[in-house]
Amino acid sequence: MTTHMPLPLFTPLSFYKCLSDDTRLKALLLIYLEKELCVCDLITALELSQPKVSRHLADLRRCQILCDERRGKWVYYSLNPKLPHWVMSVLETTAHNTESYLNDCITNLNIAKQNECCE
Amino acid sequence: MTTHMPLPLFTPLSFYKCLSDDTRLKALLLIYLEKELCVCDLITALELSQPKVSRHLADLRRCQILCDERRGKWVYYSLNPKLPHWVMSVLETTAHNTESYLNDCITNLNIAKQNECCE
DNA sequence: AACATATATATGATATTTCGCATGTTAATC
DNA sequence: GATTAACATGCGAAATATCATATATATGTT
Repeated sequence: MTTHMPLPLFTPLSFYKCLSDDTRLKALLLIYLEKELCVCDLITALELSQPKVSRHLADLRRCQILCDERRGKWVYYSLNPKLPHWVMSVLETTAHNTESYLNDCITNLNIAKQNECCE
Repeated sequence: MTTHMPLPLFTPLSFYKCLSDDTRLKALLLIYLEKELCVCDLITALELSQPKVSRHLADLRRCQILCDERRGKWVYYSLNPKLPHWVMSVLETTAHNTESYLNDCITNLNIAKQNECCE
């Protein structure tokens, strides 16, 4: 997936390649459910190292699925609002039907949000 | 993707790994649109070698997305009727919104069906 | 300006996928 | 029962993806 091409066009194939890794799939679904998340929340939710999370988020950014926005020390990731409708539909369907797959990381995310990370 | 495991559980991740290859994605969408296709039709539609098509179909079979059925000399592939609804929904959404991605292989498929291949 | 925190990226090692080619299997036909 | 057609699979090589570790950058704080 980590193809460092200059012009990463969005295609059905590039979209599904993004979903073909555990870290990316979970991060993307969590961001879909939460509207936006900062990197530190994702690190806690996914129980993974910072560089690993960061690299996969960069992949999702490169193929134009996610947007990033820095606010102070934190970088927030959210869905690219220009995504085709069918892509949003696929994400919605998936997010709402994979509860057991997302269970643990949602639990971790809620704990993370109590123990203030950002701010 | 070609993990030769004995018990290939169906998970969101394994599903999306199946869609992360050009050959598998196109084959799967064509089978969705046509209900069933034999291997020789897919070889023509995708303009690929027989072993390549066959191996990717085997992957899709192993992760329980496709079923195969031999009828005479030909083997027909179709969607596993036991697939979760959300998976069918994702396939439907994708198949109906990726026309330009599927354009060429649908053209090839129609030509193939005229020049009788099976039967 | 020095420092701490949050995040990104470069690099080389490792693991996983994909591929082409050769060969195996199954079923129909002669 | 030999042959052919359709399909499947084994295997090593090549391409890709992933990872951990180290380092770089950006922001806010003192």
